[in-house]
Amino acid sequence: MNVRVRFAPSPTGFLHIGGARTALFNWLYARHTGGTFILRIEDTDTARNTQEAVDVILHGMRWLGLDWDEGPTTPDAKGPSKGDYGPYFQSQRGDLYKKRVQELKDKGFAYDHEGAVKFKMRRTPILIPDIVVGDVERKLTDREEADPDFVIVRSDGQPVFHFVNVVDDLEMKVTHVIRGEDHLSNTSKHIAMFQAFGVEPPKYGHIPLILNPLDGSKMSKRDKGSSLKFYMDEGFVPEAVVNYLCLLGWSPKDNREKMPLDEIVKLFDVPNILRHNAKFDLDKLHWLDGEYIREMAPERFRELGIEAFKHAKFPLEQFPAAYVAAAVDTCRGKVKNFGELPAYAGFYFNEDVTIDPALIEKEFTAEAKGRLQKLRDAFAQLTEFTAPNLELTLKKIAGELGIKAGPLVHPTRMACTGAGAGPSLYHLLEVLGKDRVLKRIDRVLGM
RNA sequence: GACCCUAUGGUCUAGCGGUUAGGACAUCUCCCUUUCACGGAGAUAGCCCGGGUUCGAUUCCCGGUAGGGUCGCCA
Repeated sequence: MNVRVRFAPSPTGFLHIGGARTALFNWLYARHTGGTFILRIEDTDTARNTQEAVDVILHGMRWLGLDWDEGPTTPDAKGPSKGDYGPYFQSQRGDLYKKRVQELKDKGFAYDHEGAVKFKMRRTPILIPDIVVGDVERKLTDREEADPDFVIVRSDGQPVFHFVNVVDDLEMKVTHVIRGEDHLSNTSKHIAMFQAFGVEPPKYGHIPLILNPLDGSKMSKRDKGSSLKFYMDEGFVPEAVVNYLCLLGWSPKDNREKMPLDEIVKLFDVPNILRHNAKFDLDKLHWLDGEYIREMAPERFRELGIEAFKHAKFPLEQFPAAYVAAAVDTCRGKVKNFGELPAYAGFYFNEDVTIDPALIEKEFTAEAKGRLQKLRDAFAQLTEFTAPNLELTLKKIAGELGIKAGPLVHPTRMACTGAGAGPSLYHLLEVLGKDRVLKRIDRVLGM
């Protein structure tokens, strides 16, 4: 059987991190089985659906690297798409739904009620053969017991989610529905409708939810990090986010954490998806992100680093390209996340280094200033302002003063960067260049 | 209220009847080092509770408890 799976988000203007993981698991399963991955836009709520909102989804998917075999190619609902089962926007499938509603009515499974159309739901328990959770027997709740039927077409003529979702899965020949566990209870409705249509339902697999780490409830729009945009803006590497998401609810079972996607595609399968919810651990993502950044090709690091500074509104265009590149290069292997970069190395592009007054008191005592003056004069003598020369000079001065390098290194770093930590001092000095370095040292000496 | 899912350190997980309960993140200590980061060595910390089944339960069954989800003319 050729596997056909889909991701069917609603364009609300943001892509939920849990939705991204659902998309990822569907994509993994499609790639693992050599099947087809469909992207379908569930834009039945016309009021809040815009092209921008659709674009957020398409961007997010592309950023994650989740390519779809069928679905829209532009955010325009009436625009082009790929695949033989379109349109892939529900807003364009109205006629189809009308036909299907009529079919249910003809078969006696649907009826008009106060201007709406309701589905005649089975009153007996429904077996959901879930490929992740196992067999689930869903009984009616007390409220459903009172009125088991549910609306499939609103009184304004718009069909509702449960109905269009089923019709589309049916029409698009979806074989496996992998979705969040929040849908498990509703699956009985969907199965009942498939049965009403006289069609075998797809196989369902309900994956655990991603919980917010604070109170352990379902990640909601308000929670920090619930939107994929957060990770895009904060400068996370997409491969790291994808890798982390894979580890939330799935495991290679051999203690590996960081692993290439193609390896995951090979190992991933629905039966070994975990069944319990997981809290999102931003610290671990940070760590993974750092791993990816550290092993990144130098050119890519430079490119993403420059992007991060630009994102933070640093006027990079005012500096020579070679200077910018050299500055970013000194940060390789130092940060776990590109979002940290502007704070970490902003001193390269900020001529007025701000130093905490309390630290000035502490670091720049009269004694320290005397030493720094000596070092400054030695630096001024240098004709080749290079890292090795700078190191040699600093150590020489330290020797003459009868002290270790540390007491000289710290004030120098503080004077030039305003921070107690940062890139390698000697390399950072070389990049800043003699003029800047002397100017910055002079500045604190005059304080 | 009803229905459904779940339960290994703070977090993500390995385990599938007999293990000194393994790994990772985080935390702490030490080493390396121009700072930080990396790397290396170590430490703290876990099988929700109660019954069964069994020679033996973290593992299987039942009950409880706890957490999560669902019962919309939202998706």
